[in-house]
Amino acid sequence: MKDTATDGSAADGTGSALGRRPTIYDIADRLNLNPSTVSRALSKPGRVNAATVDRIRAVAAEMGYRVNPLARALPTGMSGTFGIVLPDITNPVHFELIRAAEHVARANGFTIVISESAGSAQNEREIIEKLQASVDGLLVIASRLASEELRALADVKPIVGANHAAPELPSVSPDLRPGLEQAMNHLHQLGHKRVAYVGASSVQINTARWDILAELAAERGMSIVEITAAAPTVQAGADVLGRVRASGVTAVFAYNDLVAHGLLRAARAAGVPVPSAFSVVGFDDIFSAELAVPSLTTLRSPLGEIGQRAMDILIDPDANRVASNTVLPLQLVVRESTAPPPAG
Amino acid sequence: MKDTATDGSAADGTGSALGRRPTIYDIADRLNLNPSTVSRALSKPGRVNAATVDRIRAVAAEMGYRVNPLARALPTGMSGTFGIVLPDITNPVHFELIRAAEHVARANGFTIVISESAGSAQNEREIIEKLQASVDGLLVIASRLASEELRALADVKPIVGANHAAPELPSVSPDLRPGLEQAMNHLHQLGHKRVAYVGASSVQINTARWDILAELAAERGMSIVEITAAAPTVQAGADVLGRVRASGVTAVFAYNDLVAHGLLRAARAAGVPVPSAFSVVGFDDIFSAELAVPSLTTLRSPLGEIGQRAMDILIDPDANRVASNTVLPLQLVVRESTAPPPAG
DNA sequence: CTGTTAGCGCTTTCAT
DNA sequence: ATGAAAGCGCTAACAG
Repeated sequence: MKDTATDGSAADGTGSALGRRPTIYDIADRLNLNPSTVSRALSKPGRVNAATVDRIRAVAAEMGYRVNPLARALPTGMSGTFGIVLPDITNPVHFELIRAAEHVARANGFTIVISESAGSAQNEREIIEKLQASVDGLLVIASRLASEELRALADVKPIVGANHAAPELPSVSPDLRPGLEQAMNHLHQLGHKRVAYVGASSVQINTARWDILAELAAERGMSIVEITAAAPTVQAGADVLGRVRASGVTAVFAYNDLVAHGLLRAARAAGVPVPSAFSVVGFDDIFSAELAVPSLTTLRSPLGEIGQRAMDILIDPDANRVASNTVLPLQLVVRESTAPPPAG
Repeated sequence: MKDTATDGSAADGTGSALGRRPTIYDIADRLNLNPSTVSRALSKPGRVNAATVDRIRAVAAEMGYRVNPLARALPTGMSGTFGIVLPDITNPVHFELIRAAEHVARANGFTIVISESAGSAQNEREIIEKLQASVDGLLVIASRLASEELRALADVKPIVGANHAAPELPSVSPDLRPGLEQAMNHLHQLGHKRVAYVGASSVQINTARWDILAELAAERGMSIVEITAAAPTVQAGADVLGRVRASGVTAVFAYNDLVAHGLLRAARAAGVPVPSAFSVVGFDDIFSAELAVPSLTTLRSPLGEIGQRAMDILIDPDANRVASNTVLPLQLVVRESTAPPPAG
């Protein structure tokens, strides 16, 4: 039972058209080399005769060879893929972040897989566990999981948190306090005394914002109330206008620009003038913030840089070793949605 | 030291805590079974004694076993993953589409990997070729590649086109002509005679729109000119205001809502009133279309349904066999950015 | 520098 | 219904 070749190159000729993706065996056969030589030549040249490498490369190109990442991942345990887990892929807040992360990843030869948790902790857990088998690490955005749980999961494959502080693991997030301080000062200087925070859920990032805002308000002798929107969406923001008006506040911090947009839209529909009736400060500075009327005063978040830095950490094992919690500055962008409180 | 434990019960005993993900071998060992039996029990029960299946399931759960998708993919050639390739992940136009596709995929137990081509045909080609090794099929959105080339690539793994017609392969896209006809009629009825189309590049979808618009205009005795924006972005739309004004048209079709937004913003900045100076019709109805002032009249694209149907085709080999080019209706949403032309 | 030999974790004939 | 053995495509010692 001597049949040369693993499966016999096609018929006669050079064995060009095999009806499947060529493998390193096909290249090896063609050159009368051992597959392992081909493997080395292709992945770590330098450990192979230069001339041989050239011949192998040539044939590989000619046959249209492409390494099978799955097959490579099995023995090495490295897939060349990173996962991004986030609550909602349609939230514009994450676009810049994802794209920046994706860029860095691709520039380093990695692929990105994205999965949406729909904002459920249970989903998030399952996604992470499933993904861990096929990725080299995970970027978790705005996690719903407790920091300790993430840490435990990170024993399997590295995890870095993005856009939310995760004390127990490496993370990159905005520096909340100074940013919120700018915003609070802005409102204070305009003369506001009674403000509201329209939060969006009870996730870590939300309570962190509230805690800081409450402190800052107290320091300035301002009152602050929390009003909870059902979700971090335009609609949920619009739905909460009634409660904002009822509270009698003259300014509101919105959980993010989407919520702020909702508020603006509802106010406009109701004939309530912003900012003369009340001021609105958003969060993130998504692309549509300056499109709104009035355009949105908002805390710009360095989303792109967050994504980039987070991916850097994931890629570089050294940086990764340090459980560093990088924080990046927020910047207050003053536009039209804030003004002095109504005279009354 | 008997702590029941949820995951891999610690301590000694049954040899639970191996320092790695458990494999089917570990389960088999524990039960004195053959790995192949475990494999069958887990993937295709029914071919295994029900009681045995239960025992295996129990132990698997107890050990925290999760199948390794990579290892499974190697012998089967099926990875349980679909790829989505698109020009720009930050373009809101694609959010709904991606999310819907992602939903369908996950509901069927598949994972999605997303890769950005940055709008370059070369990148797109490379990404597709690379991805094909590790996915079961590809969803290509707004491709820059010629339809024939895509067809050739589809020999390796199924490809379906989304949001752009691809005559040579299955695709799901909006039904351009009736949609544009609604929009053109709207403008015609308002009294417009001279319109412009602000296109964004020379991709298939752009020229398709132009061709139809040109026809429709001619049929109605209207004049139409094409003005090309540098990219399908807000900025590029803003940059083109001068040329729109110079052309003397009273209404413009924008390539998409982003471009329309740019036009609106630039007009506002320049003190040119819309819609009294000229009307604007967008395309897609992205979430910010109704946030703008004036809110945008636009052709709503059934993005979610496109994503869903496209993924359905990818998942179902039967539907896939038919090289069906599904088209879905567009819907004109009339808002504030269109009005009768200026009296002059 | 290159060939040999295992083996990654799982599926899949082929036996039994 | 279960076991035995081979193999997916690639890498990784370990020889030579």
